[in-house]
Amino acid sequence: MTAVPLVSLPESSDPTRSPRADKRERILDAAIKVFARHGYHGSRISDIAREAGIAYGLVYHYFKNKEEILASIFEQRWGVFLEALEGIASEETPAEQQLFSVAALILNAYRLRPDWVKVLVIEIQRSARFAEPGQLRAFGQFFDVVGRIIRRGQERGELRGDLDPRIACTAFVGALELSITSLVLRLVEVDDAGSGGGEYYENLARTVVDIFLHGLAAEGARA
Amino acid sequence: MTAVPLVSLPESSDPTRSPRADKRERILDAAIKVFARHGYHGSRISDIAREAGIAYGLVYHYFKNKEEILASIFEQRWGVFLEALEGIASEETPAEQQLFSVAALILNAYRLRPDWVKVLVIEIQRSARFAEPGQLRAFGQFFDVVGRIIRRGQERGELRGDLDPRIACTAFVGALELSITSLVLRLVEVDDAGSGGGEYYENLARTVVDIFLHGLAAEGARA
Amino acid sequence: MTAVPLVSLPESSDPTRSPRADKRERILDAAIKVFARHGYHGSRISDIAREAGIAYGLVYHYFKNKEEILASIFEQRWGVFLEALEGIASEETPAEQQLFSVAALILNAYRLRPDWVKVLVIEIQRSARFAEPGQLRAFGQFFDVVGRIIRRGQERGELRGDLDPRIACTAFVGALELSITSLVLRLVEVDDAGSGGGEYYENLARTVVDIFLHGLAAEGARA
Amino acid sequence: MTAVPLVSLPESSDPTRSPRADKRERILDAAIKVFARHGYHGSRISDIAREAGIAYGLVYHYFKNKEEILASIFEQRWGVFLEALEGIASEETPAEQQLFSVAALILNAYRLRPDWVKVLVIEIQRSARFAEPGQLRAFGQFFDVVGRIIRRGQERGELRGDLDPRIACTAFVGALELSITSLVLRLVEVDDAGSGGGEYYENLARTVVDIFLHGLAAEGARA
DNA sequence: CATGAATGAGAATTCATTCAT
DNA sequence: GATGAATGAATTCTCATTCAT
Repeated sequence: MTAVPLVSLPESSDPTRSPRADKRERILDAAIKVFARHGYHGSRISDIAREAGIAYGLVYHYFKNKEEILASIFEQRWGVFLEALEGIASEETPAEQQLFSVAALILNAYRLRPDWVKVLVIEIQRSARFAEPGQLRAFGQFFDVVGRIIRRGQERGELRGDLDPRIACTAFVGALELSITSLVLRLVEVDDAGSGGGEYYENLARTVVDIFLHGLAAEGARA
Repeated sequence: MTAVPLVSLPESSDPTRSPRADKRERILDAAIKVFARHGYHGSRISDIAREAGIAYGLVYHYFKNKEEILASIFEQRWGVFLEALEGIASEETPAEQQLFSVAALILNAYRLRPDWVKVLVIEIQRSARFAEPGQLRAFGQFFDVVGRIIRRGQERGELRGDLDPRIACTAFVGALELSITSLVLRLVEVDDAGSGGGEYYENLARTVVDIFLHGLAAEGARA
Repeated sequence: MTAVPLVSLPESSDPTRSPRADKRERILDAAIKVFARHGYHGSRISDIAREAGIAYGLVYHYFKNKEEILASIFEQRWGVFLEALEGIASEETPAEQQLFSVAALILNAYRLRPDWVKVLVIEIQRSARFAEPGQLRAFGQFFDVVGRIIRRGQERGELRGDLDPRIACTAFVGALELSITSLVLRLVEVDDAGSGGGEYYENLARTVVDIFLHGLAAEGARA
Repeated sequence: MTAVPLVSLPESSDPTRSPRADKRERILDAAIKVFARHGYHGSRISDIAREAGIAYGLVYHYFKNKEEILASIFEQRWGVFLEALEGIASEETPAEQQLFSVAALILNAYRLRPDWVKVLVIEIQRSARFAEPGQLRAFGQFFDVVGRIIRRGQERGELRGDLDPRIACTAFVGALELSITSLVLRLVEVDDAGSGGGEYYENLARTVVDIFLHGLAAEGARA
């Protein structure tokens, strides 16, 4: 199996950026951490500032208010993620390979930046701004891309054509999503913590894709 | 296929209960609605009271404080759900049938009481009390039960034995979960809105179980 | 000269009012005092609350925010004042008598409730709401009424017809206004403080009306 | 009638001044504008800086703090005004002529620099420093000078001696003051806006002095 | 001189919780 | 029980002032 395409997920500031953009970024990084821990409403600006190592008043030099911080997180992080996803979808590889890449992308994003994913998934959908069409459409794009992969696989005869691709899409993403959530929430024990979780995630991606493609039923059980 | 075991999900108050228990229940119902909409931290006691149609001071006759409301929600609603789940697991039916029952249980719970599920899944894990072992164990119980169904299926040779049952379990539940979330968030268009969504949910459950058991890959594609 | 019509200027709460209205009134009374002393922007909600003898949080039970307090002051106090003014204008007495009544009304209002006048005149015109047509119109009404008195006097031949009634109106009111301001600011010494200032104000009203009607020029000096 | 002595009211910087004094002046000009619009407390240093077209940090090179800006405004602007007033009072012309000159001075000051007058009259009296004897005395000087003109006119027999000169003084100034305020607030319609308001102000000064000296009462109406 | 990032005291506002009625 | 007035701690947000560049 080919190398898994990884998203580049910069956290520390890029030295080529302007100092202003850099500080903005530091605040966003801090905000993501704090929001992931306590939720948007449960987080105080002062928590974010402390996490970023700055005075809280400074936050207001860079962001109009708390809500704008959340919106900025969404715009920046989601874009990074969606771009990587589009890259996978545009490859000319079999559906199975593409789905594995998507799984790896999602799992790696969650493994490397669990806070990003938590905030993107949980907080944003509850914010007032999320009601705006722009944001919802952004989420929809995600399903569009995965749905496109599945539909193309159906057209090529690689995937069963008798199943609704939209359901297949959400089932696939949901399987990945909860797999990682349960890891994050420690509902499942991971043994190889020493390896940074990498092996477990590798196995997880393979297993989920395997189940998703070939089913959990024993050989010859297909109805 | 046998009848789907449904959880009884009472919302309006049971007339056999004491007036006190009745009022308590009304507050919990209201709190679930409000928490689901704005999150725990984003909800005010006065919002809950207004939703329940009572004065906000009265809330404190029935609950010590805001946090206790959340804890009560968890205890009551989760218990109802887990009990139904145990019922399914203890049946002596094939794994496929059991998994379909679980899917129907979860989907129906989400369909009929989406607020319950949102609060149980999103809010509780973030509350302070959730850190307490009791609550975490409760969530774990859920995975335990589904895991047990899968393991038993593997032992009986109905399900593939080469896959980690814990991963299979979370993948299965996650597939169901996001399928409904995307419905709730309107990320997916449902055509038969006229039927109250019942048909779509029926099909959804069947499709998810189908994919989960037999895979999305086209016939003969199993590696 | 007939008795001077006085405005009834209740400050202490009317016992026939509801307790709620009563408390609201107490807050408005306190706010007027504080605004008059430090200006709207220079006043803190906590100052108002302390002056009213309540916790500052309670202010927000009765008013949405600070600005609404100012608006309420305007609506209530200005109405009281304008009503008294209309009463004078509708009398069938000579212009001289009416103008004296107006002078007495304004001076008494200022003498008895200097804070009302300061806030109505100085703060309101600077508030954002004042830009709204409604408020400006309210101020305009005041000039309308006094202007009407003067015009009627001109028509009856009691007052000179060769002078712009609008200018006469503002000159008259301005004369009264600064007379009292200088008192309030202690730019002028008042001797009979013992009498509560009543005599001085009586003389002031008479003198201003005298100058305004008959001029300061010595006998026979009219050009 | 002789020429009206006008105050020279420089706004743009005097090129003979040092660059430092020039920048200081620009800040003061900006501050006056902003204070007149929103009041001292309602104005931010950054508003002043933006109005002056400089960085807000620079304000602190020229002024110790916000309050010193207000004090500087008072010292400079008030001195200019008082000097012109003294010039009028020291002339050996009839009281009527002097009063007309004073009216013209005040009206022109208001017409040309309404912001100056607003700030001098409204803000300064409320500032902490105003409580200091120096500032209060400064205001008193104004009344002293006008009072001196009136008293001299009384002594010469040009003005009635039976009226309190202090009251006459404040009434006169107040008449002028409100006449212009009502213009500024657009409470009165001015027709000749095309002429820059000059004609209206000319007429206004004449009318106010006329009323003030000869009264509004119709011929022969003096009691 | 000039700039604007950085700081943090201070004020407005919110809302959980208490309590008199 | 029921109500909503009252309290004040906690939080968001503002802005005067300082200071590194």
